Amino acid sequence: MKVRTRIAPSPTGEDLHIGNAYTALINYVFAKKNKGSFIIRIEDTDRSRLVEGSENRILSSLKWLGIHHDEGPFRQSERLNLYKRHAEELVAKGHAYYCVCTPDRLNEMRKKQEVNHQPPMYDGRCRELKLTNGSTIRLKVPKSGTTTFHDVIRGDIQFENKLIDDQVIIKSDGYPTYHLGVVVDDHLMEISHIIRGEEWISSTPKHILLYQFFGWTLPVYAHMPLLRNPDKSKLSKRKNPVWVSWFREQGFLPEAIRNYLATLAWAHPDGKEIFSTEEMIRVFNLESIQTTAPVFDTEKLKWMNGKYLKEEYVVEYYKDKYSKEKIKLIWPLVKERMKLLSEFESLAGFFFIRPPKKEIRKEVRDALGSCEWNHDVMEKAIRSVTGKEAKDAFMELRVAVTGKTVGPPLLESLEILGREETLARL
RNA sequence: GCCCCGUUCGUCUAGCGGCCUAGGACGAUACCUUCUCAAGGUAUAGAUCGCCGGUUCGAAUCCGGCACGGGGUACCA
Repeated sequence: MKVRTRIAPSPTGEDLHIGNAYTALINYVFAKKNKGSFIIRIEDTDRSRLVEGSENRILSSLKWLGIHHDEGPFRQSERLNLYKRHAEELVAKGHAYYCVCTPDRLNEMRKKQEVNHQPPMYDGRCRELKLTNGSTIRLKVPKSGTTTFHDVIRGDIQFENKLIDDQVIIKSDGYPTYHLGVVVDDHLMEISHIIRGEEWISSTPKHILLYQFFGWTLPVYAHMPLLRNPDKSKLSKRKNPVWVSWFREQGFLPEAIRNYLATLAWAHPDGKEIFSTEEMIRVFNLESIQTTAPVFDTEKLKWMNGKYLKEEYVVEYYKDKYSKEKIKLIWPLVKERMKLLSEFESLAGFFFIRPPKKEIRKEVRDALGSCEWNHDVMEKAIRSVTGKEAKDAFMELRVAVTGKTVGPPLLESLEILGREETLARL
């Protein structure tokens, strides 16, 4: 069997959610590991929540992340008649039915159920009516028995049918709901492995039922743990940065993000922390994914990002602001302590901030100008100007020059940039 | 409420019945190095493996119950 995986984002947010990037990575890696294909499908069936430009941003973020698809993007909104036809087939087979209940009636029904402490479920008013038309189509879920499925990373999971609602599968606007959409598309696109977030576990029995009603063979299921906020709730934009574009703007690198994501709920068999996606593909296996939902730790991502920073990235990031030559000169001074691309300027502040005290600068320059450069001379010069011991003098000079308490060492800059260049900057 | 999933240092994790007086990483702290800040090096603190029972000669590892956390319960995905 050919391995085919997919990611199916909804264009209902600003951008690609980091949690989606996470499942995308796993789907991608698993497909590559098995010489299969990774497909992208846009699930744009909720017309009311559609966000303008979202799809494009999701696609470009995925591309930026280096998670490339082999097929797609397919759009569900372009395949409407497919879902309709399949839903009607289900009605004909007696596994689905038309429903004419209005949203108002449904709301009232639920309110009543709540006061009576009953589970909020469709009461089945249209279930046995055998209508030949209606505003929606509902799945006719068996009233007894159980539906079981096997999850590669969690084992067997069982649900009682009587607790599964008669889910709407075609909405009144003619669009399918998620449940019909995924099943029809995953089957037609021959998706072999469905790797998605654990938020879908409880709707999986509905999907299993659908596969059975259609007479299709089941895909393999694997439900990934959800990424969490530090307070352990599901990772959300309210409490954390979640859009991939944010990470990009902050100066995080795609390979660092992929590496970090890889270490969540999965560990390199050799215990490595830093490894490439290519290497991950080599040693990955789905079964070893952890079931516990990890907290997303931006601090650790930052540390990892520092490991991946390279000169050419900085040049590229600041190409509209500073010349390549200038960045190449400064890079050696800041590379050790830099973790994010966006930190470059503040760390190299010495070179970008105009010194506040002109008198001191001039005096130091005069003193320095008369002799050869070296450590001792530097100290002496500073001492002669400030009248302080070397350590304090350096400190003072640094503060005088930069106006702040951070910055690269002055001497280093002299050695690297040379006297003329440094004097020019002073 | 009901259903489902989960529970090893603050965080990410290793661990698949004896090698565990539980290992690594991030973060924290201290010291060394040092021209500042970092980086690097070396240490230190931090987990009675959620709790209670059971199986076993032996349990973080297997089983049951409970507690706690999370997810779901829509004509949202």
